[in-house]
Amino acid sequence: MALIEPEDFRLEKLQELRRLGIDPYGGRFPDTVPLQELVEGFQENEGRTVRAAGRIANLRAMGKASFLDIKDRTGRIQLFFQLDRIGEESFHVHQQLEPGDIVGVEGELTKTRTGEITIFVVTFEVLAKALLSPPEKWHGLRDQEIRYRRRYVDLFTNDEVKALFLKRADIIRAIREFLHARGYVEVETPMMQLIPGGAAARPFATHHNALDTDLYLRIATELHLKRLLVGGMEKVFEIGRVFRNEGISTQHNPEYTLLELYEAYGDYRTMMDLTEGLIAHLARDVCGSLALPFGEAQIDFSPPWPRKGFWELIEEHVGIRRGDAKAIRAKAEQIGLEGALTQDPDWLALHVLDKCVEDRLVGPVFIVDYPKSVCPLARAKPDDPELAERFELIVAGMELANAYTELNDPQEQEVRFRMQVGHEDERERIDRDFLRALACGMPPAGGIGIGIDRLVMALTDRASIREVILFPLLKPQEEPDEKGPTPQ
RNA sequence: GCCCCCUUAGCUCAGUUAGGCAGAGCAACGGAUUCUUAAUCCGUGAGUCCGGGGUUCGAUUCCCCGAGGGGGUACCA
Repeated sequence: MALIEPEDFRLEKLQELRRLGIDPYGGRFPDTVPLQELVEGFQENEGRTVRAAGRIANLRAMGKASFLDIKDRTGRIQLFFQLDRIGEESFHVHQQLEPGDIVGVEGELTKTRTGEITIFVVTFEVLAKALLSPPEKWHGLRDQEIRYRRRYVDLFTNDEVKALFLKRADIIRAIREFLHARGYVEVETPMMQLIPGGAAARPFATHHNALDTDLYLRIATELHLKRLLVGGMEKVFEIGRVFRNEGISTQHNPEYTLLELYEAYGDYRTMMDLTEGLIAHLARDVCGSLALPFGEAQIDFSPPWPRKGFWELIEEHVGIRRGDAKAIRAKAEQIGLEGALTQDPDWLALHVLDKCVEDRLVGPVFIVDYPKSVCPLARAKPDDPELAERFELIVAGMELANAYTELNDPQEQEVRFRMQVGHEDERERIDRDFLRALACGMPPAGGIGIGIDRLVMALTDRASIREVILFPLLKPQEEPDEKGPTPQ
């Protein structure tokens, strides 16, 4: 049995095309003009013979003539098929076309009586026969599950969805250009690692057969990018996927795109300036305004952004003063934090901030100077050594970025790794080669990680991370077919 | 993990108030129509009412269990 079941009426048209000796899955169709250009450049091209290709979005048959709208990546144009113009045979072929099919046409670019820019088709080819019907033309595809599972349908049906992913691509390209213009070098570091480090998250495990070695998908790029600082690549960045084996929510996808960058001889202030500059540039020049809507709120990305102390915010929102371990424990217990009585108070404070403060902040706001014990990779503040030079950037209640003045003292780093607090399974295994790299001398540096998916959410007013990831992870719905991957 | 909500035709959705032959629009099919554009007009067909079990003379509807999805919560420095 076939894995998909085509619709009968479409199969019949497919068979009719084949009977007529026409391959319903044509090949190369050169010399087409993007549809938007045809429409916008109509003045210069009126009356010319043009070639165009696209998917049939709508079809209005009038008996001996019909109008079809086709869409390509740039726009939409109307086609006019007329019996007298193309002859009976061709007209019969054209009657096998349906919404969803992909056609290439050649004809005269002109206007209809009603003034609509239209290609009066002379010849055409069927480039792909669709065996499944596209969604309904008025409402389109609304069902969120189908939108996520069959993103290809979502994309060709819902123009605003395609526009969003084009904007995501624009944002990422603009990030690269911004960084290249400032002398950063883009690199790629291993996704498969022996020790997943640089963050505290459960990793995905895999196995290399030839080496008979367990490997983990990376949870961050930090430790490798710092090795490159040691190697003399003084301004580096990587935009890549990281993988965290944690829950799924409107703000979490198990694989997500992270920008990490490091700049030698800088610190976390350097990173704040850079972040403000970068994101303000993206808002203004890619998204059109420094003030962007997010749900009911309005986010103003005009720099400079407020910088608020970690303890300052806790005092302001929760009323607990720095160092009041008892009050922190009480609050942690009140909000039901696991380990409220046993965990390190700084670790609890971090979670209290996460629960009680962050989602109230519209931002953008930098939360600065975290307790040192919860930042094992960050350098201590010289004038207040219980705090670390770390900030998080909050926008629309989301953690968008996390940055440090990087710790470059190898002995201190080893101690900090060993003292790391938190749950057992959150603790990093110690990456000895990373310590060895630090021991070779790493320049002082500022570094930052920016969650690209959440950044795109903030810039495009989307409440769910699934809206900005082309293929978000969902539970499998169908049985994998015989040749597909088999679950362990 | 827990809580709430959703699942009816290819698509968008009604509906079964209170259990009694399953509904609309679009799409499809047949017909008319050589300038329409949400084309129009006439006609037709279309369903595992998410799955399984229970109650009942009878369940899409009520009850129980389950699946998928959405939202929330927990977890995720």
